[in-house]
Amino acid sequence: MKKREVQASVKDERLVQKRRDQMIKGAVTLFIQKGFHRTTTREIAKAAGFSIGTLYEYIRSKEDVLYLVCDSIYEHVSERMEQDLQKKQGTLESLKLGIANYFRVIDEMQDEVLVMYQEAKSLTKDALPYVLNKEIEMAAMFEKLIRLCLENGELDLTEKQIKMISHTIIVEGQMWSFRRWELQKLFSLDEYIELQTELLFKGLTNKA
Amino acid sequence: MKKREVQASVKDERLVQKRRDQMIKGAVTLFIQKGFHRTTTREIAKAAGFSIGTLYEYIRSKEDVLYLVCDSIYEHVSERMEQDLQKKQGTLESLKLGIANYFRVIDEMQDEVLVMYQEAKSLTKDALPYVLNKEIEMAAMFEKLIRLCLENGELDLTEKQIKMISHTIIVEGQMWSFRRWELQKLFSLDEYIELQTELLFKGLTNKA
Amino acid sequence: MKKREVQASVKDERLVQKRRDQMIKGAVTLFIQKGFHRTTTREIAKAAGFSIGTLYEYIRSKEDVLYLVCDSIYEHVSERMEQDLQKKQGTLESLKLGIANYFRVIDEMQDEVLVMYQEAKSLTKDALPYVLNKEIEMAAMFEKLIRLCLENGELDLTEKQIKMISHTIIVEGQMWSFRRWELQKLFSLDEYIELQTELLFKGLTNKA
Amino acid sequence: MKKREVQASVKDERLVQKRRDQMIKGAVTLFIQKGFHRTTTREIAKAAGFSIGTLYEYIRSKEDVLYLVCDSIYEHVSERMEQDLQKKQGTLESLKLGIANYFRVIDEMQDEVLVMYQEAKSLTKDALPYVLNKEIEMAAMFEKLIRLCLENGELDLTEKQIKMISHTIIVEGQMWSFRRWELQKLFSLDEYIELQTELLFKGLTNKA
DNA sequence: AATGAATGAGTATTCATTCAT
DNA sequence: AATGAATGAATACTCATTCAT
Repeated sequence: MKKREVQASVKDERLVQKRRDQMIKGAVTLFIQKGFHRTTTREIAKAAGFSIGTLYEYIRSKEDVLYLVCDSIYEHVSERMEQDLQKKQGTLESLKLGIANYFRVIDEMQDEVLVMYQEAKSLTKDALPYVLNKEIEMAAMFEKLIRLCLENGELDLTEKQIKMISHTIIVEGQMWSFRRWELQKLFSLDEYIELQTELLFKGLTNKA
Repeated sequence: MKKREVQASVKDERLVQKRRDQMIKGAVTLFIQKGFHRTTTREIAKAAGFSIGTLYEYIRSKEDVLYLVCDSIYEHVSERMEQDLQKKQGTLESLKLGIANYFRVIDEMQDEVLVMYQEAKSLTKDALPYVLNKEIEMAAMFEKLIRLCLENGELDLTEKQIKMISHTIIVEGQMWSFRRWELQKLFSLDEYIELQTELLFKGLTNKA
Repeated sequence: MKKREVQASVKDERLVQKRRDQMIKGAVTLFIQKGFHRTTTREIAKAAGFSIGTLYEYIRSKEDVLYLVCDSIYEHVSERMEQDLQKKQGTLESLKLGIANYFRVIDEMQDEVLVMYQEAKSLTKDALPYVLNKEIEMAAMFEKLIRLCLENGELDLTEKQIKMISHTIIVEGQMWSFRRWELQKLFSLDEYIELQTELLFKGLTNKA
Repeated sequence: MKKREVQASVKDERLVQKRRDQMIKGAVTLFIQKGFHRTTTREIAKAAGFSIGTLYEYIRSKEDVLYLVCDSIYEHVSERMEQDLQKKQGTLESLKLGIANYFRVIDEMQDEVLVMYQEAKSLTKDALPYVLNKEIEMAAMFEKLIRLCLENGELDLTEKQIKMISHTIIVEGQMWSFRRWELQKLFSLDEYIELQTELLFKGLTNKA
């Protein structure tokens, strides 16, 4: 799926990228603090370090900022994940490592993940599919890892089970961010990784 | 934790309850359609069947409506769950049933769950704890079920594992709602229940 | 052609009429001073004697004010004219009187006529036809007077001549307003009426 | 009355003239389409074929563009008229020809005339007199023609009548443009010229 | 002489909330 | 207890103008 283009009045592509990076950085902080709706475009401009007029040289509407923010977060997360998933070996150990790495990425970007999580619904009908697609792509990364284990005979799963598990892993990572108010009181990140991995691999009833 | 009181100008408690029920019913529909921020108080009043002036006889601010809505949704969900959890027997079978029932409740109220999920962050600092507490209470229900199994020797888990699992169950229910755009394309509700339960109980590697 | 409805949020028709009258009165003054585009909605509200919020209870957009103003001006002008044209006798004398009266109405409302003249183009494509139609109706009033003279044998004109003349009379009235910067330096109103009437009836070459 | 100077930063007079011609050409088209207020300086620059920065090298403010446009339109109209009025013979026939020619010029430039008509009021207090003066000059052309007829004894008119008639002729030309929505449905240009000339010369009551 | 990125004052419109009736 | 007219702070977005390159 091709990226959704956000129109800019300024021609210089380099500059557009630079300004948008400033904008995204400022906006994430604000969205974390007060949410998308309660953040004003003037605040975004100020946080980005330029004037309201300049802001609108690089976007068409406030909602574009949200899209840019969401897109950038996925970009970072999946970039980080892809690095880790390079060494695809099709062993259970490497799958566990993939999960642990994903959970650690989420932990590092928990503010950003939370924003995306809570504000994605404010995207226009227009932009939503692009963002949902990113979610699917991320689940697909784990699908790949799991399939490699199948090929190696390390796991035995149906198609549906594969889908189910990869989505579940994705959500178990995200919940570390969106239920942080409780989970991070109960567990350290390492504990959380340990416990979730164990549960996932052995299940409730296979503790022996 | 005691319920947060929402102040009303009107004294007649019966009437207050009646009007608020109308209000909540109208508001949920609107919040589902357009989200909290994009719904106006006028629309809420109209959907509730009375005037904007009357609306403010029963609440202090727009945010009160959101609180009332969230509170009511939790009320319904936990009410429904408690019914099912009456017959606490401490068997694995009854735990599975509890999970299945919880997933079914979520399915029935998926719109409402989604609203709560996406809008809870718009609650004031003031109201948020009451809502988060509800989440904890819900996890606690599963904690209880699990502990009964421990007592009966049907399960062998640490304290941390118990917490972990109950939170995970809660989230796996919610994800049926907030990832519906993909999950409900892939699975029927029964399949989803079946697959999640199997995964939870046996784990990935215990398929024999 | 039915009047174009301007939507109001307020139900009480009496009140709507009253507030709109205030609004129109204030707006005309402002439009005369600075034109439609340079007048702000806040200024209109202030001139009308209420708040910006209240203004928008009675209109949907700034352009509605312009439409209301134009409509009201035509209303007044044609009302005044119709009174005078009641005594249709089909004599040249009564036609002259009709013209004189029309010119006098324009003179009394010259500010308003000027506004309509200069700002009508700012009406939306939506509203324009209603306003142009008013112009046609006004020309039609003179057409009627002229036709009465034909019936009485006081005049002998083709269809096209009738159309031509009635439009010309309308414009000769309006020009008293929109060329006032020169005409009202050169002539008194009475002179203007006298001269235009003479020119119209006798022509250039029939001065004997 | 001396022309109002529009300041340019660029010194080369040739270039100034060239750039302004581009600018005027682009602006007229835009003003016709959307009016002065709804046209942005960026659009004008683009239509002229250069950048917004360059635009401001040749004018001081947006309103300068309007002045330049109005000035240029008058320039063209009066240039065209003067050509025709060279052969001043002081006969009724030549007066009729002058009128016909004027009407034809208006017809050819009806878009431009309309713009001037509707937007002149947006000129600053500063520029308005220069434009109104142009109107007076144009009336003066007909005054001259009429006076020649007086001198030849072809007409017998008072000073006031002369003024009156020349203004009326000017307006009757303009109305072909600003009432085109109705007049050009009713008449061809030739018919319009024929009918207006006849009316002007013979009057209503001298049809025999 | 030409460019176009940056600026920020300005503006239409919305909407939560109040309060007189 | 109910109404709905009135309020005005708040806000997204525009656009004429400037100025460094």
